[in-house]
Amino acid sequence: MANQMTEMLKGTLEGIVLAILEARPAYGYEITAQLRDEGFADLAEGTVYALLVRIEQRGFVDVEKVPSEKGPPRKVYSLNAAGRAQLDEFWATWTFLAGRIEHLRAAHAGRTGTGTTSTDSGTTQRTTDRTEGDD
Amino acid sequence: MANQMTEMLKGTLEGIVLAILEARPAYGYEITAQLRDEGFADLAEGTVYALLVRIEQRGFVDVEKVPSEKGPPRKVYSLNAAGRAQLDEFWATWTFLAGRIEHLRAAHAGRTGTGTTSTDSGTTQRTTDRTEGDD
DNA sequence: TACCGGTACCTAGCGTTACGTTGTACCGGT
DNA sequence: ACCGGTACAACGTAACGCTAGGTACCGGTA
Repeated sequence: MANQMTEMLKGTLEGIVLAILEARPAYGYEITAQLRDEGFADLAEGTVYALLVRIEQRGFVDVEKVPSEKGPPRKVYSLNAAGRAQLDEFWATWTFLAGRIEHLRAAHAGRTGTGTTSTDSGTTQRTTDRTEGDD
Repeated sequence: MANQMTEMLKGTLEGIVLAILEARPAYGYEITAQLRDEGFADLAEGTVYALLVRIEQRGFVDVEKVPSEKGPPRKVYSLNAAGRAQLDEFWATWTFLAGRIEHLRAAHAGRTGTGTTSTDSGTTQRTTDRTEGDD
């Protein structure tokens, strides 16, 4: 299910996790669980751990080992300055992309008449008419 | 530039192109140019062609060869029923993901005090308190 | 004529990413 | 002694976008 989701998560999941860590430090298992009951039901555990290793190696997070009552010690990740910068970049990219896509959706809504007649104003008309020529 | 964008486009670019094709049939070069001056400045031509081959093979589009005055004949792609279904799925997935992410942004805004105090209402509190235990 | 740039398409190999699976290690309850 | 939940790690796979090429046709300029 949701192969679509799988591909869409690429590039966004990192930002999502960074945003979660910005709110408060957390460890892998915790993050996985949180994502799961926030709707990402079929998110694999291994995916989150791999991602955490990645952002750790890039220096976006600080790590602290905290002994746990049950199981091995927890690796608690907290966002540092570099991570916050990365998160800002993520938001910038996201904002741009979401803007473009919502723009397309507005055009779609206009065509099908879903009722969502807002969000956009007049950016729709593009001056370039690349269909010139024909015959 | 924008490696962030590169990764974020994975999974979304297909939907973007499908949405463009829903508006009206188009050919590769045209789509690339359109995306370029809509903000995706450093989008590679090869990326679009590869994507078009993919969606053609999956049967989301119908293809028609149209002779061009300059250069080789254009392959004009138009969205068919299967493509429209795929596009619907894309919107569903996108809506969900965008919802989750905007939710995170709202939390971020609240923390930094950007002034964007809306969008969200009460979905923020999560019942699960997975930080139990500690010591 | 010879060259260059714009149009239009296609391909091969690469790096990144999320997934599935498996394995390790620790603990409490039955 | 065993099982299940907690917590982390490593392996290989598939999908995607990018880089970096290539082919082909056309008009303008030197």
